[in-house]
Amino acid sequence: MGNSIQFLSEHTRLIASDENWIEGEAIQQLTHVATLKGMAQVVGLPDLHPGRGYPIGAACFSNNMIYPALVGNDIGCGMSLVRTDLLTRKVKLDKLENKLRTSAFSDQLFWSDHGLSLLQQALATDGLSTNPDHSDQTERDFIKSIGTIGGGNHFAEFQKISKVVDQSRFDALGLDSAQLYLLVHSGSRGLGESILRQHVDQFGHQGLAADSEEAQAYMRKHDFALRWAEVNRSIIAARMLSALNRKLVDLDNRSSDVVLDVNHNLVSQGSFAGDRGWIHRKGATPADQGVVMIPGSRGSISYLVQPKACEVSLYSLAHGAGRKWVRTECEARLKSRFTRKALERTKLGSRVICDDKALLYEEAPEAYKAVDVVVSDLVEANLVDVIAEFSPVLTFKTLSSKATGSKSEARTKSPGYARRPGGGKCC
DNA sequence: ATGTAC
Repeated sequence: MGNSIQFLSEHTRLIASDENWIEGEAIQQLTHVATLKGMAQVVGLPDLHPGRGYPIGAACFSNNMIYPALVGNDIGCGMSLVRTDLLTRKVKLDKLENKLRTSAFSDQLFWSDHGLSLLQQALATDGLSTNPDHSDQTERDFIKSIGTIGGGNHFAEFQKISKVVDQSRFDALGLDSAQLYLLVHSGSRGLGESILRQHVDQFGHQGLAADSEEAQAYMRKHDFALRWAEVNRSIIAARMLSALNRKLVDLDNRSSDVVLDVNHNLVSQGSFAGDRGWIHRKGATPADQGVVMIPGSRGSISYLVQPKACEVSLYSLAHGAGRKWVRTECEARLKSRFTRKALERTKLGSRVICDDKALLYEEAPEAYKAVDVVVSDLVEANLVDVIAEFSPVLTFKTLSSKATGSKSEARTKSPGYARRPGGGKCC
């Protein structure tokens, strides 16, 4: 066991070395969570930072209570890494940026409709309700936003491989260091928000007995939001690639192109010290679902790691670098140093597409902690092995509404299939 | 992190 595991109490741990600065408010939130009724174990991960009342970068194990507020509004938020058939050495940044600015994220209705059919397939596989007309009103209301990235820390980022650390694992995953990859970070958008709000309106922040009807009703919506978020990331990847005229993501057989797709905001059944219970993860990546990506800010590398499932961390890992500055302070702190144009480039030579000025500042690399410290803390705690490092090429956040076109335009244009070259397997 | 209201 490494020395980056700090015991705050018998039931509360923080996985962070002395080099990793963690905000006091986040620790307070963490220790508060440990006092909730039925809470048995609480772990802060190396990217721990304060959230709205509850910590981000934390995993919490309860024996028989479910706390929707611990999962937060973005149920099913996660990371998906897909391979592309683009060669890194052939990428022309100007051309890549132009293509994405011109044609990414138009045709929303076409793509959300495609997402709906994917969602129905996924639900059928799970044995869940497959007909949206017979499901919850909330679920129907948000179908139209499927395939949208959203705001905050969400992104779709093209990445190149900058270093292979574990060649045999790298090869076993079928990875190719000459190829370009796409990392998608998004969640369940307004759907998850609505599910949490319904719960909070009815029950406040108190938890639900796991065996109650109310908990089961929440879990049904929660599970739906997980599938929705997974499909959302697939559609985001598909439309990014479609904008580049590539037949890349095999949507009907995700396994062939999807290297990983792992949610980090969720509650699921698990066990600790032989007891069954519920692991709540908020900005905490599961360590028992294969390889995962731990991204830094848009100006730093991301780490592909092999988790070592470990009870001391509640089978969980950091989900990223973690914020250093609150959003509201970023523009004031950075505007004298960086113009908007300057923020559209990074030290690693990558581009940023973000037409939202406030968001451009809020997500500046300076606003985030160093991801290498986060990852080295995980390595030191014997929780991961690093497989490879990925470097950003272009980070896509959001286009102005002018660039994406009006709703009527999206309705009349028929995209996708017609525009795609050579048929092929891409949807 | 979100959709909506201002």
